[in-house]
Amino acid sequence: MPELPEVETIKVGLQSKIIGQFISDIEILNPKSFLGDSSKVIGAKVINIWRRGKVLGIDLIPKTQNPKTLVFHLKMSGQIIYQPSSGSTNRFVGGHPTKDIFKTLPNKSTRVIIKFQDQSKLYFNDQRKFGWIKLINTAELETFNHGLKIKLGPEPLEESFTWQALKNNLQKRKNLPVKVAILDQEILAGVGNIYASEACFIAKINPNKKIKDLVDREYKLLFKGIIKSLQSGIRYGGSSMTHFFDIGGNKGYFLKYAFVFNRENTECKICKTTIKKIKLAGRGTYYCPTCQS
DNA sequence: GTACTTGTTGAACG
DNA sequence: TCGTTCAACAAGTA
Repeated sequence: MPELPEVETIKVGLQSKIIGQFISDIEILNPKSFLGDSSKVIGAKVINIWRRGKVLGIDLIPKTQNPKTLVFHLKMSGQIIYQPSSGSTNRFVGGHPTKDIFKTLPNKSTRVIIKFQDQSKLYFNDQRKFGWIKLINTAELETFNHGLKIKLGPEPLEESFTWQALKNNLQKRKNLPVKVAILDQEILAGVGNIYASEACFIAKINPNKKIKDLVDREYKLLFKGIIKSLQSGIRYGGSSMTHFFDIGGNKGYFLKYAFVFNRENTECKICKTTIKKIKLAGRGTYYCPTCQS
């Protein structure tokens, strides 16, 4: 489930690899995965790569068209693999962890292949076909809310984001449980189901506690919990995506480092209490009944 | 075979 | 209209 830290890692990884490159072809294996006319950016030069929330953008300068941007959303099973030109085996893999990332590409999950003039390729894999790539005019990015229907909230890792800003935005969702509220991309951008549970744990706040019952001390703790969980996600996924896997290419890093996510009926890493799982707004939510009382 | 999982959208409530 | 819940999407796992 690629969230902010995974997309950030992809951004950083791709920056050193494809900026300055020219697109030679785009092969679309699943039409629903690519929205827009890909022929408009054949020959275009990659000039910038950015992230906003869970959205990844690749800015392009085409030969004859206005500046364009490829906007990616990986949803829950999207994966990006950069395959350097022949001779090199150094693959860069980001996003949803699967077992087959070191095998032959394209594979059965490959939806789009972006090819560059130096023969290297960028594979967009997406097991469940929820993700997409949208081609839009760079000038229209803000109007189209980066390809989403809603206007994204603030970036949690930017310096301008403060605990007061978090509090102000959360006040719009007074009756919602904390964990559900921080999942809302209009409140803040980039937190998904994994980091929402983790942030509540680090903040020592029960995920089911209502926003209206929070006091300033808890807003500050929640703020720190969000930042810390996201930063540790970036740290463990940071240098190379191979860190997402064990030797057999199996487990995602979050299973290893998470305090509570997916750890139902196991011991809390802090106090040994059994981790509980509940459902909030239809989503699995994990917490420690002792640490987060 | 059935239930469950994920992020986001849009329908359907009171 | 607003706030909130729920189904839908797809495909794999338990």
